[in-house]
This record gives sequence, structure tokens and C-alpha cells, in this order.
Amino acid sequence: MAVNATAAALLGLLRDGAASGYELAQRATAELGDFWTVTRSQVYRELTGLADQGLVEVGQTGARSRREHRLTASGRVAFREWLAAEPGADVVRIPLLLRLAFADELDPARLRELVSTQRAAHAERLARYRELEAAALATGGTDRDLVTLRFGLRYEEAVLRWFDEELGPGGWVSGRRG
Amino acid sequence: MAVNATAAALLGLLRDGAASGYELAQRATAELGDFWTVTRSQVYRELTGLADQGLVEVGQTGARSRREHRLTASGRVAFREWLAAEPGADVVRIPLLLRLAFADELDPARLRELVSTQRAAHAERLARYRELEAAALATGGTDRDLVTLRFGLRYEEAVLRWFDEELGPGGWVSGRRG
DNA sequence: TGGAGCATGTAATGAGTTACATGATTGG
DNA sequence: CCAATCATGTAACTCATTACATGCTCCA
Repeated sequence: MAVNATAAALLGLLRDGAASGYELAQRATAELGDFWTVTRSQVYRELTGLADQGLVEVGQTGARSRREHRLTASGRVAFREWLAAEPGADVVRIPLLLRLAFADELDPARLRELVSTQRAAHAERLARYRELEAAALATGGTDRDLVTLRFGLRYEEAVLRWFDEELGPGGWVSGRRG
Repeated sequence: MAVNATAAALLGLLRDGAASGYELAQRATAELGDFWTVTRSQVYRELTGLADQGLVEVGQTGARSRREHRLTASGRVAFREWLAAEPGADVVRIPLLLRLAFADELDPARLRELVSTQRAAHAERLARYRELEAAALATGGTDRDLVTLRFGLRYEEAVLRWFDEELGPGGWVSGRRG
């Protein structure tokens, strides 16, 4: 009864109550959105698989062909098994890095532009995370609730520092060295 | 003539000379390995597409069905276009984070184990990056050659700090708080 | 000279994204 | 009552990984 991470995430979300695929996709975005993206299509595909394995139970078809999915006992077991299994390797893919690796053939002005746009995007994310953190703390969030958010915070901070120290004024993108 | 990032990477690597798919896969691992993984199967798939579009030229079939691929003029143009295009969004997927989000249902001892295994893996990577950096500096590597490596360094440093401050002694995984 | 290992490529499968179709609700 | 919007799901496609097959080379 091995499930993949995305299917497992759905099982995890179903602990909060039965749901349609649409709802699950929403829960996923709300609760995991920033560090584990799941699209609706994935949800439906995985739910089909989970139902085939008896890990979720599909209810009657309601309005707008809505089908509610409920976690079964074996679904809960499978979820716990996945939870205790060794996590897979991280996937980190930064399109900007790939371009930097080949930047010898890129016009310097355009390069500076790319870099500054990307930096702005990261700065924005960091700002958002800070707001989320403040909001969580204000409403009594525990460390537990914040671990994943804090990961995001540290990640964005590190990335920004990298931008500024490696690519900023003094870095090779602005033309002083390299 | 829009190409995806992986195909573009192959075009970029082909600037260093014609190559078989196998060789390209090796170059990709050697030169981009740590921040842009490319499998052999991907290489062949993309090469087929690139050949169809006339962006690479396929030579005669040699020993072991080896086919050499050469960058064409339009291939070079397509490469430059990709290079100057806006990079896509980062993909960062950390299976451990997903587990942490659901860790309420995980046995604390097992959780500590998972965390410590993952931490060790990151520490190892950091050490490797540091060696690579030292080696690069020793052989006269410029900042340009080091940007991507430095990204990896900062990333791993940030991740380790996160481990230690959020999950280490005092963090909720070791049971003091939360 | 034959087997270990490298070089080369293919097939099958799984995961993720984009685009599409349609049925209910609801506020104006 | 109808137009906008939300809820729901499907189909088609692209991208990525795993498993497989086979042909050279080379050295013990």
C-alpha cells in the first residue's frame, strides 16, 4: 500500500473530513500551497488511484457531479506508513541558475534585468512570509505551526543575500569583477 | 522556436562541441548536475525534438548506434532567445516539509530520526560544496564560475540553520516546546 | 578469449501542467 | 431571469524517472 507524496498529502488532508476533489485541491493550496503545489488534475488522478486501492471511499454523485471522498481505515494506515517512511530527496530547480551558467552568451544589460526582476520576486515572497509569520504569532501559532513557514523565510533570506552578495553591486553581474 | 529549459541546456552544452546523447547526459551531470538534473531519457527525448526543429543536426550512426549531434545556426539562435527570456518560477519541493506538516500523527522518536537523517544529508552536501569551492578558488575560478555553487552553499547553510534553530534542541521536534 | 564494465539507446510508467467543458448559484 | 461567477470534473499534453536491452572494448 505504498502511496506517493501527493497522494499521501491528500490522505492527510482528508483527516479533516470528507471532501470533493475540488475542495481537496483548495485545502492543499491553503495548507500546503507554498511548499507543495498540487493541481486539480493531480488531485483527481490520485483520488482515482486511492479509491482503487481502497484507501478512500467514494460517496454518491451529487450536484455538479460532485463526489465526496472519505478516508478509510486502510487509508489511514497507508498515510501513517508514508509518514514514517524515509523522505525522498529535495527537488530544487532554479531556472535563473541555469541561465547564469550560460550567461557568457547573454547581453549584460538583459542579464541585469533578469536578475533584478527575479530578486524583486523573491523580496516580495519574503515580505509575504513575514506577514504570515506575524499573523500566526498574533493568533497564538505554536512553533509547530510555523516550521514550514520558517523554512520559507530562511530560504528567501538566503536567496536574497545571495543575490546581493554574488550578483549585486560588486558581483559580476554589475560588471566589476569576473 | 521556443525550447524548454532542459532542451536549452542541451543546446548550451553543445556549444562545447558535437556529442552523442550519452555524452551530453554526462556533460549535463558534470556541469549542471547539482542544480539542474537531466536524465539520459530526457536527453534523447529532447534531442529528437531539437532535431525535428532543425536546432541540432544528427550525424551518421556509428558504433553502438552512436549518433553525434551538432548545434546548428538556428539552434544557436534559439539558445540565445531562451537565454534572454524570462526565467520560470523556482521549483522547491522538500518531502520532509510535507511530513512535518502532518507530523502530529507521527511517532516522535521516528520523527527525530527522520530529521536527523535529513540533517546529515544536508551537512554532507554543504561539506562537498565547500570542498568544491576551495578547489575552484585554488585553480583560479572566477566569481562567474562560482555563482551557482555559491547558491548551493547559501542554500545548504540556510537549511542547516533552520534544522538547528527550528528542529534542534529547543525546537519542537526534540520535545521542549509546541 | 571471454567476461566485466562502459557506452549507447529505447520502452514503459509516473508525475505535473494547461486547456477545456459544463452544471449550479446568486446577486443585480 | 440572466449574466457572472463558482464548483466540479475531464482530456490532452509535456516533462521526468525507472527499468530494460544491447553492442563495443579491453584487460586479465
